[in-house]
This record gives sequence, C-alpha cells and structure tokens, in this order.
Amino acid sequence: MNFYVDKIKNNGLKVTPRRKAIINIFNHCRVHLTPEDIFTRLKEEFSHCGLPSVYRNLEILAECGILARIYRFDNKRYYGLCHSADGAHHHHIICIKCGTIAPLKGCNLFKRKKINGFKIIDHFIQVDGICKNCQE
Amino acid sequence: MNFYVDKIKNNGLKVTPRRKAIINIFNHCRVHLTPEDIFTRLKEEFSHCGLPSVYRNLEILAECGILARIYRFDNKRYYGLCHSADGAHHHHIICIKCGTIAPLKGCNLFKRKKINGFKIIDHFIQVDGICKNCQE
DNA sequence: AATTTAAATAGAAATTTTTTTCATCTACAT
DNA sequence: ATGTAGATGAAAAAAATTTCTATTTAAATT
Ligand SMILES: [Mn+2]
Ligand SMILES: [Mn+2]
Ligand SMILES: [Zn+2]
Ligand SMILES: [Zn+2]
Repeated sequence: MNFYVDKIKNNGLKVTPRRKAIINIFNHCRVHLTPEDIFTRLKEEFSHCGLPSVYRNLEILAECGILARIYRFDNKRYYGLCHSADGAHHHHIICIKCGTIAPLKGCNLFKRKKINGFKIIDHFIQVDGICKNCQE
Repeated sequence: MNFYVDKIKNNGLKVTPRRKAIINIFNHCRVHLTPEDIFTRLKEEFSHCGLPSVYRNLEILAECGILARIYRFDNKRYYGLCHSADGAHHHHIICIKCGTIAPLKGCNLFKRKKINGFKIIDHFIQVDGICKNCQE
C-alpha cells in the first residue's frame, strides 16, 4: 500500500480513506471493475459514499498510473489495477470470463516516434483471452 | 460502394438506404464519429430518422468489418471506416486533433495462440497521434 | 495540539448516452 | 406480385455520467 500512497502523494494529491479503499478493492480481487461495481463495494465499508466521488477517484488513480483503463465496447468504463512494480512499459491481457488482469510485456510500439506520417502521442494494446483458471 | 454492399449481404443482412448513407458519410469524411454525429448528419438527408437505428447500424457495420470501433475514454462511442481493401489484418492510428483514421500494419499479435497461460481470443491495438495535416 | 487551507466529499439534481418496446414498413427471395 | 424476416421511427425508459454546492477532511503550518 505504501507504494500507492507514495504515488498519490507524488502527484500532489491527498491520501483519503476512499482512495485507499478503492485501491484495496482492486488489490484484493485483481479483476477489472466498473465505477458502479466499486460504488457497490464501497458502500459495504462506508455508510456514506457518493457515486461522483467514485468516478472522480477512478480517473485520478488512472492518472497517477495506479489504475489502468480497460476498454470494452459494452458502454461501460472499466478500470483495473496496473501492478507495475518495476515500472516497465507494459500493457494488459484480460480474461473475458472472470476479468482477471495480467501484465503483457514486450511492446515494440513505444519506441517509435512516427508512423505513416503521424507523430505518435500514445498507444494502447489490450489482449482479451481466457485465463488458466477459466480454461477448464 | 459495391465492396460494402457485398460485405453486408455476405453477412445475411439487408442493404438499406440508412446503411448506405452511413457508409457514405464515413467514406466522405474519413474521420471517427459518434452515433450522435452520424444521427445529426443523417437528419440532413432523411426527414425521418431514429437514433436507435443509428446505434443498431453502427454496431452491425462494425460486426461486418466495415466500421472500426475506436476507443476513447471520454464516455462516447466512436466508429470509423475500416478501409481494408486487401482484407489484411491491421489496426488503426487516429489523429487526436481531427479524428483522421489510417491503417496500422505490422501486428505481430494475431499469430500467437497463448500468452502467460491465457488462451488468446482477441486483441486490440490503437495508436493515437497527430496527422500530417494537424502537425503544423 | 490547535489552526489553516486547499482539496475531497456526499447528496441531490441535471444531463447525456444508450436501450427497449412495438407498430409499421421494406428489401429481397420466392 | 407476395410473403417474410429483418429494419425502422417514435416514444419511453433505463443507465451512465456530470454538475453544483454546502460540508468535511487531510495534511501542512504554526
Ligand atoms: Mn499494468
Ligand atoms: Mn481498417
Ligand atoms: Zn479468467
Ligand atoms: Zn489530424
């Protein structure tokens, strides 16, 4: 948790109970979740809890690099823990059955500065699969 | 347009004026658009036009491989034309200023069957950049 | 420990986005 | 021409997200 606390502080943000709780939820389940999912789980822990706070914090934690934004086309936002202890550039592979997230190493895109005349600003890779557990 | 008509028919779907109009819009502007954008443009051409049809058709055309789904984290869906004349596997690079879409060749992911014990089902790559036009 | 202050929060309300339902219509195979 | 599965618009509903504001809080400073 100290690792995350430092990340938050390094970004000039406050370490609040809500933020620690959100990180704990992700740390505990290692699966990608929607704002609504988080909201539901936070309410078990906090009697008062606002959905706007959840939206704000998920975005803030993604901004800090603590959470990864997961893209799906079902009209929901997803976030997952970006467990990059070493800080090396990576992407994510997610299980379409259970939502488990694993790091995906070996990206050869982040070196390139230009493609097709486009100046590269960012890139996103996501692999969808079925994890060992869900395969049998 | 025949190219698209065939694709639609090959998927057992009907070639309707609405669908042709949507393809025309993308063919004409070569930029990624939201359902709302499309709806606005369709209304210029058709006096009656429903938003549900737009949502349905964008998804259907994406399913056929005619449109590409573009991911952004601004809580809107985006679609763009997937101009794959040769049908070769590819992804897309988009201009974050104007929305222009260009094909991105050379993906080495689609060959792999397994990563980290995950059985690979799908993968998605998107590069965000600034196009030639928008660079100056 | 008390004070200060900018940031974070809850809660309500508003807004935006997306889907459902259903009666009507149409593309296209027969 | 006719039949039929698929497509459509209108209206309504549902779901997702943001805005606003008064209140509270983390943490820096005394
Ligand atoms: Mn990660
Ligand atoms: Mn394409
Ligand atoms: Zn799994
Ligand atoms: Zn551009």
